[in-house]
Amino acid sequence: MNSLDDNDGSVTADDVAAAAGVSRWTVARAFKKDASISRKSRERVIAAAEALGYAPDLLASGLASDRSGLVAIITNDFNNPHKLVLLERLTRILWAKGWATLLMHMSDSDDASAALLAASQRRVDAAVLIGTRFNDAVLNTALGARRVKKLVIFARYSQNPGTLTIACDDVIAMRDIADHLLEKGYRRPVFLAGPDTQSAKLHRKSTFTAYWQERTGTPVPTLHADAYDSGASIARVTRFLAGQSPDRRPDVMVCENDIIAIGAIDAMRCHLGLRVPQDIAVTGFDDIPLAASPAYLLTTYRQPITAMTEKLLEVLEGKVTHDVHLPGRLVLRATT
Amino acid sequence: MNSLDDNDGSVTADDVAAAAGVSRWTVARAFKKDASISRKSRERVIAAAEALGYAPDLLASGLASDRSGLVAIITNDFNNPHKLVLLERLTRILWAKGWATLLMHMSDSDDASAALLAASQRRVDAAVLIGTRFNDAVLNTALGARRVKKLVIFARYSQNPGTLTIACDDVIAMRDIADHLLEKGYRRPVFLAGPDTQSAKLHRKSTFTAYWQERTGTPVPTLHADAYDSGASIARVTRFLAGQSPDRRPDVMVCENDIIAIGAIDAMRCHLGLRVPQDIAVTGFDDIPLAASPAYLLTTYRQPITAMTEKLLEVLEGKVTHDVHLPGRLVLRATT
DNA sequence: ATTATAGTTGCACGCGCGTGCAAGACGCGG
DNA sequence: CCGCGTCTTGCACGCGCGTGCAACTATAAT
Repeated sequence: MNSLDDNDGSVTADDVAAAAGVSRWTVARAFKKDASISRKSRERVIAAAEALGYAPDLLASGLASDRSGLVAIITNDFNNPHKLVLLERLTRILWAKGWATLLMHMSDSDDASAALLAASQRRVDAAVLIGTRFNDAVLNTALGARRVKKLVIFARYSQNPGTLTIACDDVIAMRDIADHLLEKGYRRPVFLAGPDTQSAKLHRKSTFTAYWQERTGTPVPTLHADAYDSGASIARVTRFLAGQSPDRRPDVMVCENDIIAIGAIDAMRCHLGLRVPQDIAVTGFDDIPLAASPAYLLTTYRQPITAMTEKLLEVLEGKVTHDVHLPGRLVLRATT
Repeated sequence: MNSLDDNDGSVTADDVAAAAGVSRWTVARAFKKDASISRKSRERVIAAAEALGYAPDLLASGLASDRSGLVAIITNDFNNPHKLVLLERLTRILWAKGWATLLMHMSDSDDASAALLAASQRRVDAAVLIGTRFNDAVLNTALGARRVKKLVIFARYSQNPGTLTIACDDVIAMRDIADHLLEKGYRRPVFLAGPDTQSAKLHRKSTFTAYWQERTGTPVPTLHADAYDSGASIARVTRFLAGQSPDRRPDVMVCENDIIAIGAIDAMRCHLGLRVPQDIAVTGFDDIPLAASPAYLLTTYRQPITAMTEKLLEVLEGKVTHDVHLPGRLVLRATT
């Protein structure tokens, strides 16, 4: 094995420069999009780089330029399949634009600070929070000591100053759902939400109940599951409906998201012997893959994840510096 | 705001050194576990670091030491909820030991090379492949040009040389499943696997069919879904069972993983009017959360993900350099 | 041919920290 | 008091690349 072959990944710009007969900086320019470099040298550099198998070291590049090209994705909710959809979209679209994603788990017990600190130690250009249960108050203290350049709350509401929100427009969404239910003739909804213990605003709940009251003059009872997973939802719904006489029963259960809606349906069918939608209708939110399965055919609301991710790109590039709320789409299936 | 307050994340070891009245290298030693440093200086440094809000820059550290502390997790399968379980476990356990995880999407069309190249540009210490559908042949060429220090195939079989496999022991697993089915009196199984188009070895399928033939003397018919998702599974199972007379019907469908098993159940119940397990039993693999829901109660096989992840840690630390196969556990529920 | 202009190239310095070595400080027995 | 071993500390150099500026070359206009 001669010395030209054993490029064990340690081919630097200097090597390419030597091979192409130019300086190291010309090599860098050849890889930069609109740098001032002649076509001839660029071609020569590219050819040499290809021959040597050179690829810029993004770690060194990040250190020198103070732009790591890294985005931390922080979540505390791995129970919801919707997170998988978010992760897929985020990593794929960000990667296509040259961003790498650092996936971080933020445990419930300790606050977001630990995750944000770890992210800052990697010099991330931005941190994206896609958890559902982080506490706004705690987040504030984390922000106080923050070193992360940009902090984006993704697919969730937050009025936190110093934070950017990119989310589906819950107001439009919940109105669409309410309008649909009213049109279908439903009159006694119950809203099933996630945990009530955090300071996190339960935006969908308040929006729906306010709008329903505005249109019908009647208030909407609400339930809270202990967690954002189907098990907690099953338990709560079973407890709520068990022994309730059919005439006092709600005619539709509006759920804060799909995984909770799925749990509600499971409770109704498997534990209470109720039919969906004949006995009770159900709506969800997110449009996770399971919602489309023939076993559920859940009427739900699809968030515009791709559009949201593209907005995130603009935030990363500094083109957008304000909150973004995008409309989604009501997906009608068989549970209403 | 005085100059002590505006430490906008740019507190370096030099600042701490000045504040503590020592040299920068003593600061570094204070943060290193068993470095030769006196208790007194360490305490002084730690105090100064805390006061200034100092945290080592892992990017610079990685550049200097050639150990980035980064692990790339590469997958091409975001349709299977099991991936979410894997991601949760991997990120959480690796992070607890100081490793950060880079999540990368490896599209089906282009090979693994692009992802591995991107990973190497970030100087990852290892790349972990948790996809289900990557092509072994293509992987070989990617390995040829590789710069990634370690490549681990996680939760999947691969005989690729130069690669380390950490997986559940499929041989034990499929035998356990077969033994269980035989004991329950099932005699006409069908094996439902994922796509057959790649060169990837369908290890569970061959192991099950071989063992079943060995024990009963009868071969096992096999089916292949077009993809590892429930939609493809539903389509394949519906096509297979439609119009089949009850006496020629298999009495149990053994599935390569849970998401395919769920699809099979959906097809049987929703499209064919069959009952599970009365008309056909079903087994899965992975024990995804959905398998435990009352709507399915799927008998399945749980991979020892935590133990596998801990083995991965040992691989990262260089303690383990050979393939690892760990036994899982059969989880009996209501579909058999 | 001369000068202005744009286009192109090279370079010193720095990003923050690790490594290996050499120098200094300290304690102990002789 | 000296000499020795051990513990502790400081430092030169490098990791690979970006930035801003200065120098240089080619092209066009005078």
